[in-house]
Amino acid sequence: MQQIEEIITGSVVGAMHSLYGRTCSPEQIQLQKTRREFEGDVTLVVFPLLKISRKSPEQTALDIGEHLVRNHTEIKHYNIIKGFLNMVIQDNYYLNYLNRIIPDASYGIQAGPDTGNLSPAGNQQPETIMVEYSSPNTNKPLHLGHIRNNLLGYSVCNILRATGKRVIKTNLVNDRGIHICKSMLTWLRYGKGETPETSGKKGDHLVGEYYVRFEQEYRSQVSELIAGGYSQEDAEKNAPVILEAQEMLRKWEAGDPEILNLWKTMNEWVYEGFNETYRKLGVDFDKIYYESETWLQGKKMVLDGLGKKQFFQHPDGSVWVDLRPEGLDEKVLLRSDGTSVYITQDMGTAQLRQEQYNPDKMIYVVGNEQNYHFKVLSIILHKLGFPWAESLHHLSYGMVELPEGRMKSREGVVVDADDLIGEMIQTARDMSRELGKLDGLKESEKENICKIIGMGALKYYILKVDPVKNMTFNPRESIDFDGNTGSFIQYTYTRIRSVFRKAEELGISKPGFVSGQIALNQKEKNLLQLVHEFPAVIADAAQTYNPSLIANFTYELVKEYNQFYHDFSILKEKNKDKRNLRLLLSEVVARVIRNSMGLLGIEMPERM
RNA sequence: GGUUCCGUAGCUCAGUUGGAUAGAGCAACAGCCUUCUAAGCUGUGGGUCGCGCGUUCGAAUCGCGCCGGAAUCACCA
Repeated sequence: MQQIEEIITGSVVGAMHSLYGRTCSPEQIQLQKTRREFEGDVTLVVFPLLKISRKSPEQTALDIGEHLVRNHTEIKHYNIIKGFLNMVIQDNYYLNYLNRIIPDASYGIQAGPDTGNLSPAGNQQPETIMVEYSSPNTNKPLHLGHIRNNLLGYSVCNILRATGKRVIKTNLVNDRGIHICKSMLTWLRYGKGETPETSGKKGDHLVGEYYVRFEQEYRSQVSELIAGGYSQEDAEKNAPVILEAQEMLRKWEAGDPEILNLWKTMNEWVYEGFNETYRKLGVDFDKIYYESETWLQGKKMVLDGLGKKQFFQHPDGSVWVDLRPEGLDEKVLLRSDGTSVYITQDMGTAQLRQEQYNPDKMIYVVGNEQNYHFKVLSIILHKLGFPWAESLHHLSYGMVELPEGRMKSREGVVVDADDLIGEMIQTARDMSRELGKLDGLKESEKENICKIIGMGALKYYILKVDPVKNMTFNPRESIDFDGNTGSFIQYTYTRIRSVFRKAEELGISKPGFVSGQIALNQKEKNLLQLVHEFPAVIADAAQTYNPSLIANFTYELVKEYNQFYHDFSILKEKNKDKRNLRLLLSEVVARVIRNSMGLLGIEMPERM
């Protein structure tokens, strides 16, 4: 079924031909929502068509308006203001639309194929998209920046699947490298055998403490060396602890059993901690890659490339790629001691994924600080001649900053993910107690609702912002529960649910359809138009990988609904057709709220 | 210094395939609960859309040049 905008677009193309004998493409037809201050629902901007009509804006609009009204009963009438043709759509069109979507509980959401089925993509539809997100290092706990990453990644996956794509959610755990060795080193030196069990600390936090401790010690050694006459650079290269960490990495890569054992143990602690945080955030993955399992593949690719003279070697043995022809610099791929760097394993992981799943697109949800890295990765894979190098897309998002500037995990200046989640839920509890609306519910129910509200506020706060933009988070000002917030949206939903509970008490049953002969008031019409727009919003969000479009659309919808709710009674409406309309309209609005927020990973409580 | 991204109300953000008089929320102030949940609704004040030039019938939106901020250009990840 075509939506009215598509019908009008097609018809205007036809009109241009029959009126002026010239063809034009659908792309030249500019339709927009009529601004609130003018009468109408859909507006055609005629200026771009003047070249074809060779008439005045008013005359062109008149010609087209007449043509449209003659050919489409959906268009009631029109008016012309300057070069704008404002069309009023029949209420009947929206009522029919409402009747059509009532049976569709998952309105707007297409059922994408099961992601659990991890077979390689075949040649037939649907398109398979692999999305990497989260990608933590195992040397420290997750912070607010990771929260943004996880929420974005998870939401983008939902949105893509809602447009019928086959989506594979993947995580690349950075479980190896010099940073892990840093934590291991300090734990060996100062840990006295401390474990999550003996200390009562969450595993990722425990390991993180030793990482911070390493950095402290490293900095103090660097300062000492500088005081002893070293240059900054030499001091940083020669501080004893960093040399030890490097030695440990060499042992790790050589397969030293003692080092490997410690490494496994400490990583396990971290994974348990991460899994708890993931569970609280409500995110999950279909396939987890570990760098420790992909780096050798990457190393092999580098050596192959070296053999084929795509890369070259310095006298000290390090391997490089020359990206000067691409306007970049030379880039190291293997260190002089033979150990691999960050990009090495990303090459290996990319190839493994192609072999295993053959996705049509590979999306990396990674912060904008790595823009250069992904540019380099694409070019290298290109140089190596992989046709799928084209399918890589870096979904780059902005940093979360504190009022003082960016977070520094090396110095422990971070907003910890677990802490923040805990605070959000606590604030929800405080507020609920204050408002007293949950009195009479069981403790477990109250707790569940507060979790939904606290997490909803956090998720909405993060996801409503355009991903490309940096955002500031002020820990001293708690995240709002009023205004443009997740709570406002949840609140609107619970109001609707409450109406239906009340309806049941009053013995008012939910109708299956609405009469097509009702005159809509302005609020009802606005709401139906927004509901009508929902599928297009999802398509847009999927195309641009942008969950904030969903968030902002839903805000607009609930704002409109609250005005409607305030201005009109639903259950006390005497006219039965009108009452039915309002009931069904409310039902569909609740559904859109639930489905759209579901795309953001935000749950809806039944009451709050 | 090179490259990339960002700059809209006091604050946080919408609006950008070029369209009509640039919108919300927070904060401030003034109203609305014997009514389907006031986590709501209504109103008031608040703007050289960083600056300049250009393209255009029309620019917050496109181009160029500045200014301000961020990221990156590591044998870190």
